[in-house]
Amino acid sequence: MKWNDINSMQCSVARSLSVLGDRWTLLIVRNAFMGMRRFEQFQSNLGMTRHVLSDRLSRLVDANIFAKHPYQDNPPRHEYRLTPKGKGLYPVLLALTAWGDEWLDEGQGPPLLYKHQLCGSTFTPTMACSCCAKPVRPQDVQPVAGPGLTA
Amino acid sequence: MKWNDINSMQCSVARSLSVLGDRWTLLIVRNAFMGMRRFEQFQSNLGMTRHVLSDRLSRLVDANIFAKHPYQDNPPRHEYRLTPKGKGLYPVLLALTAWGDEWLDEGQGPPLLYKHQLCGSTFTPTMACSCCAKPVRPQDVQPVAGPGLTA
DNA sequence: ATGGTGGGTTCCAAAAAGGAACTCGTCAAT
DNA sequence: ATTGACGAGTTCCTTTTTGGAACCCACCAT
Repeated sequence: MKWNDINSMQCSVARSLSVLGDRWTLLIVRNAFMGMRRFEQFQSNLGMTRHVLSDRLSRLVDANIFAKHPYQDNPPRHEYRLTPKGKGLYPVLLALTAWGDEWLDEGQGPPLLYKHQLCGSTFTPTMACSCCAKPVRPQDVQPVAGPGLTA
Repeated sequence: MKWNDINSMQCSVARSLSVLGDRWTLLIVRNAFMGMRRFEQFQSNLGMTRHVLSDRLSRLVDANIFAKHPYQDNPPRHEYRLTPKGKGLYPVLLALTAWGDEWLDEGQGPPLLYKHQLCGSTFTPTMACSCCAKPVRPQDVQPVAGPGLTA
């Protein structure tokens, strides 16, 4: 199987990874959540080659995760802003952050803490059930066929 | 910057992606959550080359996400099981699933629904604050320096 | 005219992925 | 005794993707 065939799998994880599953894409999105919008900012902060950055940004625009907003006409210049679909990736980044904080801190503790301004405390993001609000554990989840399942 | 330098960044997202951020790794982990344990199962289900699978599995063992459990001595055979660190990736997969279900269903609805056996309803996993249990939105989160920050 | 800025593109070398075949013990069937 | 299958890889070779550096182009300020 080639990578380009992954998005045809009947699995939302596979489909999501067909868009996000390369080395740089989610880092670009993370930087966008931190307020970055322009090519040069991404490039100098991430240190990736201009070549690959250019490719990833156009894929993200094609995927409707970023939208290009012109801010100047001559020469034409624009910035990349997250769309609602892009903003929907926030939980993915929170989950990655929480896992890295817990398992990859090398005994130093997390590099950043996160304060929830609604309640004032530093928090750990937790996956909760949208119905009963309890944390979701693997053993409590039972998959059932959904409307998009054809095979 | 080369990819191998990413894990030295002071950012848990970058560190997590230095382990997980390639095309196949999270798909392998997803299959492990669905009960797969053996080389041939992963290979035939994912259709990836044996070569790359072999490489990814050994990286995942090195990263302590999988552990090898022998199930036979002659010839030596073993299976790959998620460690607690690996099981800690469940929220990441839930977040990717939820995003794919919402944004990549191509009008068909999600391929699978998930039933939470504690409350009996099909649910959407939601990132909640560990303190006040409200959903976490980007605009409510304020990062503050943590113990692992040195620069 | 010189240098800087912003957002790229081009070229080439190095690394990674894809594909198919091959290995190595062991068991089971012919 | 030979053949074939199983399971977990490894080897070899080709194609694709990255990394790195240089170059381009329209404008602006000195």
